[in-house]
Amino acid sequence: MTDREHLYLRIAVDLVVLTVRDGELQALAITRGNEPFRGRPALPGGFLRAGEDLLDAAVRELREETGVDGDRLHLEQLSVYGAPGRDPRGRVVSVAFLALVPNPPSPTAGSDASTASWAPVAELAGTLAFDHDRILADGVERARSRLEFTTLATAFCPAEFTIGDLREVYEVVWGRRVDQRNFSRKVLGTPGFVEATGGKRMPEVGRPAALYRSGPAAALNPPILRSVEPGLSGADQGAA
Amino acid sequence: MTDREHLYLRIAVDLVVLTVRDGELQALAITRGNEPFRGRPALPGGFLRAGEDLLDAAVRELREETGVDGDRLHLEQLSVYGAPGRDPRGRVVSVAFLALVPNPPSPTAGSDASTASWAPVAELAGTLAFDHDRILADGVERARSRLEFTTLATAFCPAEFTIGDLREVYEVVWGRRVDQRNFSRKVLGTPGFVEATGGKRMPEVGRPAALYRSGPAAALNPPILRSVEPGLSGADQGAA
DNA sequence: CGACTTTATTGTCAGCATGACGTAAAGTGG
DNA sequence: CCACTTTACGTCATGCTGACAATAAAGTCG
Repeated sequence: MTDREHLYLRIAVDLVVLTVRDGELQALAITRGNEPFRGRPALPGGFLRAGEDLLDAAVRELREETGVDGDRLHLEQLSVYGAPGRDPRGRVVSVAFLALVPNPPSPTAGSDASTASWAPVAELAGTLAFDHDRILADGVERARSRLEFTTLATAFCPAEFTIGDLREVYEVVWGRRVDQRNFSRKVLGTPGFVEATGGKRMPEVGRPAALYRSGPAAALNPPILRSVEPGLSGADQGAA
Repeated sequence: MTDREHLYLRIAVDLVVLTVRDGELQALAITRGNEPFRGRPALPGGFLRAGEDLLDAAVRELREETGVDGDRLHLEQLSVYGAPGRDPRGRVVSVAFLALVPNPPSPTAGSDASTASWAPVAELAGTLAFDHDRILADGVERARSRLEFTTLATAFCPAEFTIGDLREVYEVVWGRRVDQRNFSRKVLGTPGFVEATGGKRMPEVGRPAALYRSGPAAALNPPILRSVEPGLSGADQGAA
């Protein structure tokens, strides 16, 4: 166990940034300008710098490469990907983060050329460079799971939203239809999930909806489960 | 964004190895022989090697430093810890793994001197080197959560076990009392959780208990929830 | 103004799962 | 045979869920 065996390598931070746009679940992707995978879409990300914590690096990349800023967003660590051959340029271990951001935080507003743009997850799946397809899939599954057990659906919404907006988030992220009436009962019956602002929002047509803001509760007990398909909850990396 | 900014560093793999022994939740710990933190307990672990995948490194460390071998054990990625000052010797990013192993897989049976030994989690908490207290706490919370939503409690049991054994796992890991009768109903009512072997085990005193082995089911739907205290489920690393 | 459309909100009801608790069965030791 | 211990099975009220009905509050169109 000499020091010679120890491997020095770079740490990448990759981001799965999700939002709900146009009734679809969309993710941020860049188009690669360099080899390898030139011209292919990839997740935004970059390398960890000296003296920088992982979460700080994720926040920095999010701002630099995507223009998304720190307010009203959820950012959590997703998983680590370190298979020896995952980057043709050499050994890189990547720490993936999952970010959930409100509807149009910035249509594509960044600064430099290599700016990320939104694309539906369904279109991106299967096209990404490196092992980013896997990372994206893991991020989406994590987001779906988060909606079951936490109040994080509000992270997809602007500061004020209606129950209908929140329900749309669930429907889009889960890809399942959700009953409005049962959904209202669950959300309003969970203390601290949402708080009424008192305001109303007039839709193009139909009865105005009451406005709410995000409440202090973080966990969702009892949870809101997607009825069918248990789904193994995806997070496993088991070894017999 | 020149290559100069990129940080080259070492990747450590640290292990939270949990088991149920003597009616307590216990974890494997080594005693550090070198500075820093000489003489203090720490989680077993080591550095990633060239050409080695993260999970392989975890399996290797588990075998090398603890004598625990690959069969009948659950191993999953826990989280990554990369704060700049977490290791006084220099920048080290640590990937933590959670291992759940059956009762006495090897009392302390390893090979070399720096062998790990079992200690109750309650005693270890607050005494570990580096940021290993935090890692251990995260691992314990993950294990508690796994018992709610998956069939992984069987990973703590030998090949054949009784419902009472399984219930003890829940009680010890959760630190809560679990009703035997409702627990039996839940376990036996979940298809694929356990399979009857047909055998019975004679206790010192009392009615013999039927023996079961682990079934094919992985997810637990509906889950077995620890009644009180939602508990935020601990996995969050949120940034506002 | 009144019929119609659209969406939001409140309500009903059977079925399932849960938590609390009671009781019988299968052994051992006196 | 009887106390004792532990497993195994049963009962029951309560609460949550999913399916679906009905009402309320707007705007639109004739």
